[in-house]
Amino acid sequence: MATLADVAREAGVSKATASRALTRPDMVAAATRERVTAAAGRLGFHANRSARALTTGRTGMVGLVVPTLANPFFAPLVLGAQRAAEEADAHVLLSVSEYDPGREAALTDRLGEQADGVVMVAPVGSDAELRERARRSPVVLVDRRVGRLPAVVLDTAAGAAEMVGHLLELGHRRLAYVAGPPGSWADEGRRAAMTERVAAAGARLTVLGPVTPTFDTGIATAAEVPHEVTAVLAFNSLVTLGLLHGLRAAGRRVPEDVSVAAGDDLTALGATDPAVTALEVPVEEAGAVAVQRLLELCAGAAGRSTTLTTRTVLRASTAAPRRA
Amino acid sequence: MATLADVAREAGVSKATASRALTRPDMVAAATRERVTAAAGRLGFHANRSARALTTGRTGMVGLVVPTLANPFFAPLVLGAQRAAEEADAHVLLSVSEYDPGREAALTDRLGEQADGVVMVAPVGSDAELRERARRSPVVLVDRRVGRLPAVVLDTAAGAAEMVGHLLELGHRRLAYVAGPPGSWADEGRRAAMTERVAAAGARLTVLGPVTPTFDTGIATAAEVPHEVTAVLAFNSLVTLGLLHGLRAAGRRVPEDVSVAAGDDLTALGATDPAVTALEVPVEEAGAVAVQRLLELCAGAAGRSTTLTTRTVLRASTAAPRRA
DNA sequence: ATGAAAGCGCTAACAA
DNA sequence: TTGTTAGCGCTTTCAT
Repeated sequence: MATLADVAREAGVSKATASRALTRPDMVAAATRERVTAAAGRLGFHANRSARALTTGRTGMVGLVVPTLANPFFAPLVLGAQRAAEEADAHVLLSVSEYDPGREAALTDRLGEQADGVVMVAPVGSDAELRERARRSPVVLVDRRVGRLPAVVLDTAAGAAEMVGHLLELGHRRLAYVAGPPGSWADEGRRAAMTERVAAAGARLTVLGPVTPTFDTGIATAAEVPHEVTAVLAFNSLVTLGLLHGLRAAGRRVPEDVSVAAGDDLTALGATDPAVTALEVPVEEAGAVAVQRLLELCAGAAGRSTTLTTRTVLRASTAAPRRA
Repeated sequence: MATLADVAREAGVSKATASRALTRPDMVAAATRERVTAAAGRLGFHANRSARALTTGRTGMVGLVVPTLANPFFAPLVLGAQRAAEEADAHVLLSVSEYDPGREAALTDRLGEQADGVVMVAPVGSDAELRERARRSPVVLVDRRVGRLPAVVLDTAAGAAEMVGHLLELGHRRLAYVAGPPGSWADEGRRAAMTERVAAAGARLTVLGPVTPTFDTGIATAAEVPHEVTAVLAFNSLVTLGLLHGLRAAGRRVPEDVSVAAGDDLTALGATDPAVTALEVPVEEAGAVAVQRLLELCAGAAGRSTTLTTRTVLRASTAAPRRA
């Protein structure tokens, strides 16, 4: 491994100059810069991250704590985070908390030691816990808001309300919502927004669940959809898929007997039969933005939050209810 | 942040002794060790990883390159890797290559610089590429074998053959296999093993695909299952789910008209209706073992490979064919 | 069994 | 603009 000293020698300058030429090009004469860059190239030089970290106090690594990877929400999230990190020449340190607040705390601390900061997707831990973490190292929350901590939020509450609006416009009066994970911050927001919207329209919303949003709970929940309900919105695409399966098994046609819509678009919902109306949620962007915010935060910027909006994608699974 | 010097002072010993007490307890008198440990505890001391890495040349980080996270195979894989790393007080640096050999190469190099070694799940890159990577830094391959490079392999070929054996015993003579990702090493192995087994029994195997194994391609492929076929095995649980959906939509009952089995058990297949017979694949273990092997490799051990076996789980989706 | 001292590769004052 | 020098926090000879 070539070291900075090698590069400096090869270029006929001091280590300091070589360092500057490589990390702060504008502090060095153009000619020198060129000689150094050339030398570095020739030697295949890559600065030793550990050494740099030791002097600067910055590791160039961002921690990412997610509750699970078994939920399709996290694939694009992690991808976005990694891309943003790559862009900034940083690396992603991943930990899976398995929805265990204790593990989450421990892992975050472990990561915090090693990373410049951590992006947390913490749907279950307590506010106090999160505040405490944020005091120890820079933290950016995803899909959750805790006081004034910097967060990247997917406004699925507004999206869900918009979706409900669409269903109401179609003429539905009896709606159902298959609620998401018990205790989920995102779920509560959606529920509140939908309830309000439905009430304002003088219609009725039945809340089913909450259930852990998986394919099988979707199937199971299908049996609980009241017969007078003509439109169902489900927490995410997984439950929705199950719901579709279950509804059909019970002999209820979609959308003739009941309209179905999904709270996210994470499992190709455009290819099912019928194609499912869904909320398009910019999850990859959320991951990317979270990392960018975190990096800004580490660079001394003030923490700021971002709200990302969703888009309603209408497909064949929603239609006007049959006249009673 | 408390430093080693602080601990040493607090314990009334030299930095060297403090270091030894913490990292090589047996090189130090029991009493001293205790005083140091106590002092470290009191001060909440955690060795600075960068400093340690600088002196030892080991970062305590393992790279993990996966092609995607959108496939349920990778959730347990990553989880296992992370757990094993945690166990060894190491961290996981994750990169997603998106099935792009170029990106895979670039990311691996980037990781290799920073990590002590990398675990690669590289279903698509060329053998030569992988050999080249392995020369630059310790590498452990997952679910792929390249020459004598250390690898952790899931023996799904044997598993698939066993599954076929089960179907043959039930009396099926016309089988179909929905093949996995084009160019997949694992898929080719399974195909060969199954073909051999079927031929030996004098039965026939139709290969459908290969297709990218998703829910929708499963649905689409259902239409291509020949009518005389009485048993279908699909590459993974995702396609299988789609297949089930598609078969039913086409009016073919499972298992009465056609038996269905899955090449893995990564999406709760026990809760569908009917519950699906599947190969149980120890993916989490594969991730864990890969990291352990890598760490051993970094510690100077010889590279060795491991084969993990699968288990056939019989459920309601497979039955004897109806008499023609 | 312990301590003193050197040094890993880099950056950052401070001088020139 | 460039060079000199002094560490960052740790491990590790080499003495003792």
